[in-house]
Amino acid sequence: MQEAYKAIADPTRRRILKYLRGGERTAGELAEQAGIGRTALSHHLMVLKLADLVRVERRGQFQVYSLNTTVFQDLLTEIIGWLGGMDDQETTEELHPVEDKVSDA
Amino acid sequence: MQEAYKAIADPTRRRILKYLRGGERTAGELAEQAGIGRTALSHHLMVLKLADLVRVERRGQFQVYSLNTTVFQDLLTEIIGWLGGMDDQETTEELHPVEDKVSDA
DNA sequence: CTAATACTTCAGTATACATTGAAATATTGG
DNA sequence: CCAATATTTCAATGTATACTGAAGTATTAG
Repeated sequence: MQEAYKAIADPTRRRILKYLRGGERTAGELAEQAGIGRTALSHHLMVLKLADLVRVERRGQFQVYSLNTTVFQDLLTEIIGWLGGMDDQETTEELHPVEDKVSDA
Repeated sequence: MQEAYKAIADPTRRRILKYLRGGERTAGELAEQAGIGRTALSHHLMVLKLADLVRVERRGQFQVYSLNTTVFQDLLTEIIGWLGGMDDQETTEELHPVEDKVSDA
């Protein structure tokens, strides 16, 4: 998961993911749409690939990229956990170091 | 949102968020639980605060941190968009640059 | 005011990341 | 094999990030 969190932290990579929502894209198309050089794009695609957020398949002389939605679902599950899972935890009522008053000056 | 994405990209900060699920915590408690120095912790808390993922309130000589769940909900909405919103987009059937065959060698 | 505690800011360093041009690799077609 | 196209890898650079110790600020108590 760590790779996925890092991957979506970059705005350029989120833009790439957004384009891939529209269907398969070649590396060249993505570079054009994202407005960055081919070298930089290749780097970003590698990061997304390592995070398993995209799939790649060679088709002739093109590399065709597409979304892999399973990891997105894992991300959702984790973030939902931050929101909802608040009752299986310590749920302190009183702060340990706070005596019980705060001064009234 | 960019700040939030960057904020959750760091494993130490996700650990901090997890501890905050259990309720309010002082900076000192968090440093202890996260196993990092106070200076580093202060930096992480600042990042989380700028991302609006945590709230802070002074209570006596302590700074008391707590989760702010609204931004988590925004994150969820965006990630769900990557998964579900695939039909309001171009949804290419055929790749532009691919002629229509792939060679059969 | 002085001392103690809790935390933050400063200054410096080491590491990670994004981007770029040039060279390398892969595929297609003659 | 050679040229053309598509994409990746290499090498270098600038910037961002994470961490640390020392000094600074805020609050409480005498």
